[in-house]
Amino acid sequence: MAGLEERTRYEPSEVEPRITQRWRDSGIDHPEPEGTPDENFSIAVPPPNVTGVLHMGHALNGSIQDALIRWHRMHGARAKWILGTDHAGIATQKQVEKRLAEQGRSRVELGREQFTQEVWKWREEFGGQIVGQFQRLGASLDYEDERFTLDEGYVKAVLKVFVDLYDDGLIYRDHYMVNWDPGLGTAVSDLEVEEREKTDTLYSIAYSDEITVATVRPETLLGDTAVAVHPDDDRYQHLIGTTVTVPLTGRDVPVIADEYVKTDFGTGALKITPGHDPNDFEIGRKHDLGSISVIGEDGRMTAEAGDFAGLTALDARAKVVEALGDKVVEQQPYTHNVPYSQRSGERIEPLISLQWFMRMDELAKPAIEAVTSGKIRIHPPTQQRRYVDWLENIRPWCISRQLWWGHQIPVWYRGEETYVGTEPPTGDGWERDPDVLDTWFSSGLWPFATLGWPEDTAQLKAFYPTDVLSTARDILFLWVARMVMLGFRFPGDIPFRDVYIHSVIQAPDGRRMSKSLGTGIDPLALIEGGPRPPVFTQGGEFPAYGADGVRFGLLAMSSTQDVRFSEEKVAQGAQLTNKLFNASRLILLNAPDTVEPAARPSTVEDRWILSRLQAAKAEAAERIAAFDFSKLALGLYDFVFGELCDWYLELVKPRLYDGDEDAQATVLHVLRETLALAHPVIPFVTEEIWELRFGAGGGPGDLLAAQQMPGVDDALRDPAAETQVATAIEAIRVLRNWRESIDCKPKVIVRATLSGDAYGEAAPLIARMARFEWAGANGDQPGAAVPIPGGGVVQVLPTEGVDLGAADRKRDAERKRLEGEIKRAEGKLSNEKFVAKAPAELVDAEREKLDRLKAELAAL
RNA sequence: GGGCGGUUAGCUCAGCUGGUCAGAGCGCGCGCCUUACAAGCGCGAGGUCCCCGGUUCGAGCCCGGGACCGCCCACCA
Repeated sequence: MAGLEERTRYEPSEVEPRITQRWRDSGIDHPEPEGTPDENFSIAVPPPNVTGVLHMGHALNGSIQDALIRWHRMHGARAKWILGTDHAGIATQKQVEKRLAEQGRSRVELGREQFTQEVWKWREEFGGQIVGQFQRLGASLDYEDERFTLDEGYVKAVLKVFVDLYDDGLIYRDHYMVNWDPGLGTAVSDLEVEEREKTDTLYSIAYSDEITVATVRPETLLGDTAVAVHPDDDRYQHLIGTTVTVPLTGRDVPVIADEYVKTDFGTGALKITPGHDPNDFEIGRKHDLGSISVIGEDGRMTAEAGDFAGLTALDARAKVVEALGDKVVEQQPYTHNVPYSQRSGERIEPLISLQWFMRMDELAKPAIEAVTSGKIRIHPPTQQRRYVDWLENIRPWCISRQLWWGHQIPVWYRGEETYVGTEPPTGDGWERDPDVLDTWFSSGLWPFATLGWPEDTAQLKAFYPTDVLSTARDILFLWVARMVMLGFRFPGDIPFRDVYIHSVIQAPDGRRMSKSLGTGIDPLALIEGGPRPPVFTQGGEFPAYGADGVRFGLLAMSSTQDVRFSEEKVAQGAQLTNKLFNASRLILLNAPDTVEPAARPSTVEDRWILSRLQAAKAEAAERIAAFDFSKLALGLYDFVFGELCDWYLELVKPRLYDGDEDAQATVLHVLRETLALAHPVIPFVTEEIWELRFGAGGGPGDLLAAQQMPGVDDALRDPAAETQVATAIEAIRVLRNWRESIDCKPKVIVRATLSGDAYGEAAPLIARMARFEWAGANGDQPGAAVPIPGGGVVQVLPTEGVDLGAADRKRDAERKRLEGEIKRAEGKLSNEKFVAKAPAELVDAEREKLDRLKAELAAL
């Protein structure tokens, strides 16, 4: 590594791997399971799919959670960020099946046992990649304690939950209408179904002279078991209770009355197919109709479909329409919403199937109460309503999946006997239920199963309930709500206190980031550099922004709603790291090792920066508490750039060079606290700088990550200094502006006198920063007068390089501006209503402003 | 069909309980190699705060209506 003198630029790709190693070696991310959950701090990471790779959502959520973990660790808590991955039943099985297909093999050919072995092998090979990627991001997860939703202990937890809920009557098996995914050959839950708008043909089919029905799925008429009309519909009342013959089948079915039927849609007569339509299923149950399944789980027509057996549903539709001939009295295009599987993209086939279900109403009650009572807080609160609404209308959850990869259901059958238990039954002839549980069933146990539940472990005692659960909106129901329900039911109590719902980051063009659309952006390409994907209008390569830059950028982008990805914010983060590094070089290269960091203010700028530092610390704490990560990051940027570097370091520089120990100690103190403050957001660069000066011993306890976050010291707040320096800064801006306006070269030191009593100690600072020189008038005639904030006036004396003619013109323009403002203020004050009704202090402020403007005008 | 959110500078976004709230970063223009940083520094130009009404002494901010964009929930064949 080059000496600090030579390192004029911060190089994240050189620094970050080195720092990562130090953190790993230190064991700092692995807290001992001691103390109580109240004094400890824990977060269970949303488990990424075991074969997944880090995407933008992980990177954002990782940055958020890591900021929280580091923040609380630096406040003395044992901070545990629970790590693990999800077996992700469908997704993983699909991946492995795809690879097998490429090799010309198939799941069925291998058989269940061998196939699951293949998946485990796949996991060995490609799994856990994402864990390394989290590390690259700087995530301070507990890497020594990694869990997997299919590891031994976890399986125990899952089976126990299943058996207990079965014993309590909440889990049951039933023939019920499910969302069948013909592509994957499994049932999926309601939450895995999405509606897509489609234009189909609406067929009107005459069942008799008097009854014509409308349907987009004529093939299902083969399974009709009734025709329904509205009870009050005059057109059909005489037919209620009679029968009608379903075309092509010769089957007579009853004409029933049900309020569900809309009289104003189509003909007002509805064919009822309980086997293949969720509504019809309900009506069928209500009227005791019985059902006929004409479409099978393979998406083909069953034997019940007679001549049409074996055809796909779509082919059957054409054939049925053809066979109906002139019974099809009308065809028209019809746009409606059709269910599709989110998992496979196939059109969902609603059908009746024997599946395992979980009754949710009883579990939902405490989960609703927890949120409405504020025991669990959802941020932003707008999401609370969604959560409650969903739980209040919750329906049974289909938990069985016809897959091989996952937790196999702990139920065995032998003839008419059923055995349910965490251990296999004894005796011969038992056959285990082949289905596995929905992945979200096991994920629902995440915050406590990862801590060793159902054993009464030290981990559980120390870290459950966890503190924060941070995730995106899309799994609020799928995952968060279920964790709450199961958390109450099993370990008892809430699983986490705060739920933070973060933004979804969209592609720069506003589309969803997705691999298939080609709109995804790889966080690692941003960290380490790499080609810009085509969603960017600008081509070329990303510079290596570094993990800190990416973390900062993502936090700065985040909000309570979805946001577009902004490379500029990441660049801003990288700029901040470079700025902080270089500011540190200035300080460290000029403050000898013998000087101890300490707040030893001896000038107004010292008092000012110390006061501003207290404000920065207080604001950061508020923003962490409010989950306002964008302001946390941007506030840090403003402090480091806008106050520390742009002003304080420039102001203090000469004293630093002169060996002023008070200045050196104070600057070191400010740097040290700034590093700590920034660490949760940009951990690498801060740790690196820390090591250069403050991490003396090099031991684990000497890491910045292990330090105590400095608190706010109210004794160092100094409103007077803040006002004085703020005024000076404004004055400097005005003077610089004035110089520009008269085209005065930067090198020229302008001779002038300064009048006004607001500047005090700051007067020489104004001179230096604005490149002026306060002189006695010595009989010289001032050539220009520049009023400056704070009520003072700068009288410019003849100086070589200062064009006083230009200054005159500038003065005239300024006079005009002031006259305009005075007019406006006078107008406002002559408005009787304003004077009468506006708060007195506002009116006074306006008067003061007017006086000030007049004084400025007079001074010109 | 319900519900929620958005519309502010060329771009991405801040703007708290109505009164310096018209802002930031990037981009753009001009000027500076000022001994921490040229991936830097200084200065500047850019906006009918979506539209129309209303409340108010005063409205990006509140109310009513409208337009456009996005998301969530939902069993009208």
